[in-house]
Amino acid sequence: MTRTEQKERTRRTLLATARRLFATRGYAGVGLAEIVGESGVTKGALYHHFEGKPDLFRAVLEQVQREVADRVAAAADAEDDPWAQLKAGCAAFVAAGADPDVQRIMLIDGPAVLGWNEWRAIDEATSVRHLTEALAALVAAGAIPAQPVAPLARLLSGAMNEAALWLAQSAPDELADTQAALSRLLDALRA
Amino acid sequence: MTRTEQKERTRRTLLATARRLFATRGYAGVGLAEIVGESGVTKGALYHHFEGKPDLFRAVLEQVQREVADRVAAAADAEDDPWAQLKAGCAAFVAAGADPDVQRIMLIDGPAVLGWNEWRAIDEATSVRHLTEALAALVAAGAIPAQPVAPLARLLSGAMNEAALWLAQSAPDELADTQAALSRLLDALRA
DNA sequence: CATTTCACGTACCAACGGTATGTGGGCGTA
DNA sequence: TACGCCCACATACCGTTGGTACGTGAAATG
Repeated sequence: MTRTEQKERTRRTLLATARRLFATRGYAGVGLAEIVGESGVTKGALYHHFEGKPDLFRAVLEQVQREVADRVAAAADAEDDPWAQLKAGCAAFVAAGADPDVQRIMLIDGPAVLGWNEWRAIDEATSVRHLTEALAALVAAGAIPAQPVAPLARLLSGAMNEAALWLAQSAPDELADTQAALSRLLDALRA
Repeated sequence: MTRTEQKERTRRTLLATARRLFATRGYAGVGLAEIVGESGVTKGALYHHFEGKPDLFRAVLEQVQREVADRVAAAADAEDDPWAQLKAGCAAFVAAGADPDVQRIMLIDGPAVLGWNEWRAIDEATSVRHLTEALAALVAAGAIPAQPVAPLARLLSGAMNEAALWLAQSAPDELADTQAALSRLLDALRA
């Protein structure tokens, strides 16, 4: 095996192990010893690939964020009507939040570990970006009243983050209620 | 000084010091040594009053939550119309979020340190409770369509949490934009 | 084949949260 | 008021943690 192959393989193993452990027991609940142990390497390898524990978490978070953003974009692209794209994207985001990886890493630990500013920057560069674009398209089409879309996108993002966390630990009927409430909230935006 | 007086005084000092340090540098960024040092006591005192670092944080969080809930309730009680009460309470909540103590302790570190479930339980027992009651009153009065208020309250709570965090680090014109967006969102709920 | 490079292992450290135990002064009791 | 108990702390200590300095051996390079 060539050296670059081995390097990439080690890095992916560390990322996968860290993601699994962070998702199940949280950032503070898992130590580097366990991560490197289950990865079959030592701390020397970890600190060769990442600057430290927060940097490792950042790499994991960016991976999760990209996956969520891809699912949102795919759901939106499957629709033609801008309004249908918005609703499909929002539904896809809330559905993606059902994944425990997303819950713990992206919604719970993310802001606390990296700070809200850095977390928001990553968030806006990935999943929230699609939301902002969808809202801008609706404003341009006159489907919703003219208004700054950035603050509205943040409000809706916050609401959907809460919805995802709420849905993960609630009964199925509450799931339907929450989806209905979100749907009503979006419909209420219409001009 | 009597013994019960001294005990209460020590506890309040620890709470105040921990709150100040947690708010400025975050839960993980401050050690117990610094908390007890600036409080003029030792770790023995801290572990006599609290079960550990998470328990100390929980006491601080509950204090912050009570203060926010009181401000929300006061703002709502100053109005007569149920709809005005909702809007005043929401505005008071977002304004309370401008406090860095609230930001870091209640919105950032709270869910990560105590877990989302426990954080949500405290949240619903204090500030969100008023929101739920206000929404229920509006449904009863027919001001907004009949629907389960619990999920709607969580959605709005999430939106306002994001709004508070967003407002803390944005330009003044964005502040107005965000408040306007929140106001529009609430108005859109009307029947 | 000699040399360099580098991906990673090894050994170690300071700081942290937590615990077991000591102690001194308020406080009830005679 | 003298005794003795109780408890609000202080003291000393421990295991674990994230982080670092340095060693090493195999792949890459000429």
